[in-house]
Amino acid sequence: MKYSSIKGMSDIMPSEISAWQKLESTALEVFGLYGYLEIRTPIVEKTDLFVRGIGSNTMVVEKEMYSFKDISDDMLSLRPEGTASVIRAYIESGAYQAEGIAKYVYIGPMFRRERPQKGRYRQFHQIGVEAIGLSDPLIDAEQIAMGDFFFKKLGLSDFTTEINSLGCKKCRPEYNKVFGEFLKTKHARLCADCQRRILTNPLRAFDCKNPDCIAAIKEAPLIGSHLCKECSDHFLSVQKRLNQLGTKFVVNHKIVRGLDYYMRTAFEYTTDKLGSQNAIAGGGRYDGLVHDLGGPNLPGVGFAIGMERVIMLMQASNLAAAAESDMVFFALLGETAREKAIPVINSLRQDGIKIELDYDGHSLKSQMRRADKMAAHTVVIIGDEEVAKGKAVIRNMRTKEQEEVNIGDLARHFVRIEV
RNA sequence: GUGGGCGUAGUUCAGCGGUUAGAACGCCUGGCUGUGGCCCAGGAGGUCGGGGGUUCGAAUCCCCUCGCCCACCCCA
Repeated sequence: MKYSSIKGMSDIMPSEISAWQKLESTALEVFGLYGYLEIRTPIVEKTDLFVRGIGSNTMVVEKEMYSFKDISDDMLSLRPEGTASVIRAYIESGAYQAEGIAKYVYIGPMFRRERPQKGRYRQFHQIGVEAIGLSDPLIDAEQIAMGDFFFKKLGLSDFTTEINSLGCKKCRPEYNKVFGEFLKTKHARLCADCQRRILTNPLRAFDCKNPDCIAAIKEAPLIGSHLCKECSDHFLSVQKRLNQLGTKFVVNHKIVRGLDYYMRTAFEYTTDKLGSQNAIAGGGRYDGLVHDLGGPNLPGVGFAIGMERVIMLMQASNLAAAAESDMVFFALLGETAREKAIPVINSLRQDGIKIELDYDGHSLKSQMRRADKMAAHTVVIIGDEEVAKGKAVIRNMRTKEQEEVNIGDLARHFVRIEV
């Protein structure tokens, strides 16, 4: 094979496209009910936008971005996530002047140069939402509940909604210090990775699968008991609202975010059905990000859904079935029949009827086989006998009933579908 | 970036030193000269990922290389 797709970037072929379309249309529909409007931003941005937005010492920015120098010497990057672009567009368009509050939903590909594995790809797709301009915990809760509802609306049930508070600029450093001190006392018992994490991202130690580490940090202080008054109140309020909204959730103080802009509320939707990559969506609050990117000091909260992971979960739950075919097949025998049929087919298609036909003069048997394979519900047969009479045979593939009609009357025999 | 597994027909895989490399499914043709699914018969389709080596002989053993997958890391 001379050419193949780039590692970690795969084709989505027609056989699996209906699941994607279902996912996208359900998202736009459900999030639309909550007031989210679709936004489309470029896939490429100035590298600096992501460095500022995501944080210069995050793994994503340090190692995973596809960056290149444009001819004009600008450093550009393929977007590794969607929030920074959306906030940039919000600021650049001046949308905050008109409304202040804005809710956006976006769908599209993201790029991270990681080592691919199940549920993790170099080009992957996210559906994301951002609510900008609201600091009331009600919006956190509403968004978490919306995501939960969205997955249920898709028909999924094998997932858990988990929430946490990461604290703020005031209390998180204090907690990190306490937790860091704790880890140092256990230093000798920790694996090499966790010893490194003490310096880089201590909270990651909670994710470690090493049994010794799990035992060592069993008694570790949790962020929940170290939040400042404001953060604690906010978190409790989020939980109260979630209960009010009837959304089941689990508090998990071990949820960590990989991007620097998150503070206070963090949440994930997780599943145990997808192997190692267990989060199908994740997000949180990012007060301060809009300001950091050059806009007014407005709060925000958002989350992103990993589409490939959701599709896999849909497949595992038998929710990714192909759409029913509403195709009509034209079996044409001989050149005269074809001459006669071409304008008729054209006009029927323009009336909204899906039609496939035989282009290469195969035998009727072979055309019937093809019609069956594409699950045509009706086959229109036009051969020499029919042409001579100006008629066509209409065969119902399910009942096997056939009738003969005038070619000019074909349109009347098909249900009119909206064009 | 680190580790492990695997690359044989369109697909999933068997063969793991010895004649012309197999199966299932899929595809094509015919049985049914103008009627699909089921059945039956036949057919097409493979530089055994690539390169080098060992051997009388390599898909099979060794080395290198490329690719895919899974896990770590990290994350959606």
